[in-house]
Amino acid sequence: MNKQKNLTLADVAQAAGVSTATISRVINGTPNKVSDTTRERILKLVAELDYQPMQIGRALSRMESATVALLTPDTRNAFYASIADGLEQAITATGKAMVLGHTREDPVLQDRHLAQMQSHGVAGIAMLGAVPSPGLSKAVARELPIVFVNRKCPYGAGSAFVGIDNYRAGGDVAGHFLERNYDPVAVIHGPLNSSASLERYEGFRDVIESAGHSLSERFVIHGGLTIESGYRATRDLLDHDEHPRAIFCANDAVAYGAHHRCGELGLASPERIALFGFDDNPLNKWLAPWLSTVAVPCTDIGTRVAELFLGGPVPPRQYLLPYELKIRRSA
Amino acid sequence: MNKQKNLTLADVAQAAGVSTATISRVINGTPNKVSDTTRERILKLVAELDYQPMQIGRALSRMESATVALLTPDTRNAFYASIADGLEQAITATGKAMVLGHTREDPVLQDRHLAQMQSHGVAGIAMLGAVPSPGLSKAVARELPIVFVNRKCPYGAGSAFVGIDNYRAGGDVAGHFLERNYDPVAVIHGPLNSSASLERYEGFRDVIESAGHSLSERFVIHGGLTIESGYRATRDLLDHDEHPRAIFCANDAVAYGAHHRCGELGLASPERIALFGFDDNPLNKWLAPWLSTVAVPCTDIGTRVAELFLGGPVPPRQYLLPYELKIRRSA
DNA sequence: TACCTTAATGCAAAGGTTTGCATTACGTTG
DNA sequence: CAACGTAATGCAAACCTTTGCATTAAGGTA
Repeated sequence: MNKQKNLTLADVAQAAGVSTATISRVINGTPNKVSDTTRERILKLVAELDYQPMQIGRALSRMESATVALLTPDTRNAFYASIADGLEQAITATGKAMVLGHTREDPVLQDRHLAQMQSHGVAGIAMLGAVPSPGLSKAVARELPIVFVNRKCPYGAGSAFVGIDNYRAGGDVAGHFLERNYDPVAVIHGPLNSSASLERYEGFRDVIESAGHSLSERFVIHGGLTIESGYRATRDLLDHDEHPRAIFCANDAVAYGAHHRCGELGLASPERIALFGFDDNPLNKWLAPWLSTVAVPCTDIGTRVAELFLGGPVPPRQYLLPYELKIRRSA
Repeated sequence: MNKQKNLTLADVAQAAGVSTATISRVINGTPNKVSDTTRERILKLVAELDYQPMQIGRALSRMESATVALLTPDTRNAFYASIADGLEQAITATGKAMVLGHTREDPVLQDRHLAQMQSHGVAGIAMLGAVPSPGLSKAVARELPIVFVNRKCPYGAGSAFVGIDNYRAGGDVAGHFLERNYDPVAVIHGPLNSSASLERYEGFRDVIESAGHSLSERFVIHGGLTIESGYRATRDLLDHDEHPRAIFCANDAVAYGAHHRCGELGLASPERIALFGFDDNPLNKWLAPWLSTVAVPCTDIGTRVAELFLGGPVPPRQYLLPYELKIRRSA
């Protein structure tokens, strides 16, 4: 990367008059292997010379680079960006670096990234919003250190997961709707191959129905997770005489689109149609104060994921973190 | 990273009955070094075995890993996220991976990241929103392949830069204000050690003043780049009898904060106070249709930066990309 | 046929760090 | 004093790929 060669272990060893092995052991803090006097002397020298071990050599030796990969649909979505932010912070704190790849929800691209991350020898892969793909299936079978974030692994429950209890959260939103006597209610759910979307919907539906209400088929709309698709879904939903009194949206972005359409129809929410989103975009407070939503603890999720990569093999557990219903205005 | 060792060059060589050198040359497409028949045979074998060269070994050999670093204040800011997105796309297209580090505008953290990226042997470093720091100064002096994005290098003009002509853009906003006869006008500018903020302000001021208007000191407010600081700045700005008819904000986030404060005072923009932002957050269309702004070509910026890292040494040029004034509503 | 040229391939070193094993030095015990 | 144990250090191989140089083979020319 630069002309003037970097300082190497051998240089330091020569300067200290010891072997590279000793320097290496000091750098890595290998216990019971080097005398206190030598250790101190070398540490001082290392500081003086400002020596930094080259991760490149270290990686080859350990067959693992000091990096963790985050694969995510994209980070222009504020929710994904927040999780990326939390994860980056946690990873940096451990002295590792974060490699970021955007899958754009495309199985082919996801597989390309997966293969590349493996050849880069990353210490772990965080799959945020994974889509089913052959490469992912293979990676899971090989028991690579993968942690699924927000969306569970599409290939069996044997993989680690960090996120929230989407089923319960969906139910909680339904409970809130019932409490306020919103009736009828509608739901715009996301892609059902995403566990997050599916479970939210199921939880919502089950609570609504177990309360004796029914969720009319016309009020269950399938959509994507973008503003545009939220707009389109709402256009379809409201293209009838009977309107729902409240809509549970797949995420905040969808709710923005829904709000826009409601505005066009003069059904200004929340007075006419209450909207409930998911994720809690930090901009909501300022730009969408009319939107209630489910706040997901993004930073905590990042921290937890980073922890999992630290301590040896990743346990195939599911870590469900607490979420919070944010009720804004009169939603 | 995984128990079952990955396929290695030697394995493929053995399977093909040739030396590792030949395989390497085929993989890398070294011209005039291997016969067409062998090349084809090996390519087929490689495909069959699904061999992927281990980047880890490759990096040591080349003393450079197939990665490019992006250092940015953070990616929860939609503008930074957009540039990161564009850069990631361009880098991925070249077969490299992107390493992401958040500096949080903190010189210490920035230096830590810079040192780490160097030891990781990244092929290039994109500094998005750089802050002055000792390590950065050193890195620039060592002529590492650094490209400054959006904010110019704080240490002389000898470094590559990709962004827009902020001075001219600021002037254009002023021109727009003059055209609409907004008077008086105010500006909430960002940190002046950021070339982006400074030049925008200077361009704005110069056009206003050269038109014979004056920019009263009370209408020039210094602030940060967050919503909160935009809110605070606007609170100060409007804490007088005389109000500006329009405010040029450091970026869209600041404008959101300003809008919020205007709303609290019943000075709903743009009828009473017109707001102009910068960056063009993609959410604006849906959530802030009252906000005019300067659209920065984020994707193009990312592409250009990636190009620079591809072709050998980075030329110390400044690449100014076209921007666009987005006039929304009656701003 | 002997020599030369060119094309194709192989050999082996290099790149920086880690680590199992060997070695040294020193102090202790019998 | 010899035998031994322990703590500290060094040696060298290993990790995987790339590449300069050497080697071989093949084809052509005198």
